[in-house]
Amino acid sequence: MARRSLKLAGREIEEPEDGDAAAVELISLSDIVGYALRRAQMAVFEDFGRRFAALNLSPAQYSTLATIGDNPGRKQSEISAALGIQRPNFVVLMDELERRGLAERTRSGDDRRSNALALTASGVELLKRARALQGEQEAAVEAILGGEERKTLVAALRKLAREI
Amino acid sequence: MARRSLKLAGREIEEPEDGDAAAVELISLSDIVGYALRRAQMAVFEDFGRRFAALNLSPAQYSTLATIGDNPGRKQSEISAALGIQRPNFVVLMDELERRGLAERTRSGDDRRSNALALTASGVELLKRARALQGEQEAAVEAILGGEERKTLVAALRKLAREI
DNA sequence: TATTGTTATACTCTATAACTATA
DNA sequence: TATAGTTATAGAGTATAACAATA
Repeated sequence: MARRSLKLAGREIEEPEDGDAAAVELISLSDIVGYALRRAQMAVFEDFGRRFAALNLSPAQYSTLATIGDNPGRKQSEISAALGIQRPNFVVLMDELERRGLAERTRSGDDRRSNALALTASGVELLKRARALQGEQEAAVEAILGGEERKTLVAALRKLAREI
Repeated sequence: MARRSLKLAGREIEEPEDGDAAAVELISLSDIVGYALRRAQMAVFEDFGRRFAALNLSPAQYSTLATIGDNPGRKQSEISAALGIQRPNFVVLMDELERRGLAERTRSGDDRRSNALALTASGVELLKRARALQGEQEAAVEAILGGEERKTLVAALRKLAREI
């Protein structure tokens, strides 16, 4: 089939042939860090969702459990700030972790405005299983990129987040 | 000030000292690709928002204009699929670009179910300015990472998005 | 006055079901 | 019967203002 001329928005262009359906070119976007970041993050988070479906943990919930585990007794506002989560949003996140018996808030004796956070025994146990799943994802990434480039990637991403 | 012991969730832990506020450790997350991706994407998109505030373009709007510009006359569903945007969401995105006179939908003569997309003259002009701004962001990234590592980063991200 | 946690709310992104017109 | 575009809607994720308790 011959290409047909088509007038769009006042300019003549070539109408793509039938069967070109899969060939839309992202040439302007293919070398842009921001766009590559978005697509990679979508893909990795979808993979995370599949792996963590059985534990019913979102990325935000997992990173919260892990950070409380690493820093027990810290104030709620310190944990949320370290994770870059707004305080009001972190409240509902903690509500859910507490409702599920994975983490606890304790009114601090030091400063009775603040909550000290900690994992419950059940939270510690779930976190252990979650870390194993996370390790599997990291291994999958390493199988794709290789160990050296995985390290380089993480370092570049951290530097970018810090300095841009 | 001496550390005080504190009982949380049934376990004795050391209460962090005053002044440790900035020292919450993300040790469990610091080597995880998914977490590094999220933080980097947030930072890069915030930077994008500042740079593109004057043009009033979101990342999705910019990538749509650029892709239509690269592939004029393509079907709406082909463009949305290439960008990984759901068709229903792409409809409202196009509604807005059309309302602002940047892009146009034309009922295809070939298959009257489909819309052929194209930029307007105004859209071409805005895209040119947007590409310049995008180039500035890419230069900023390159200033942080270096040209070689920027290339490596994009390649790794694309490979990850494709293969995970 | 300032800070911690909270509530309420809104706005953006993303996802799904169902309709219409065309094929 | 299937596809392209559309509508409506629901669910995350994220952001801001304002309040109560405490410092």
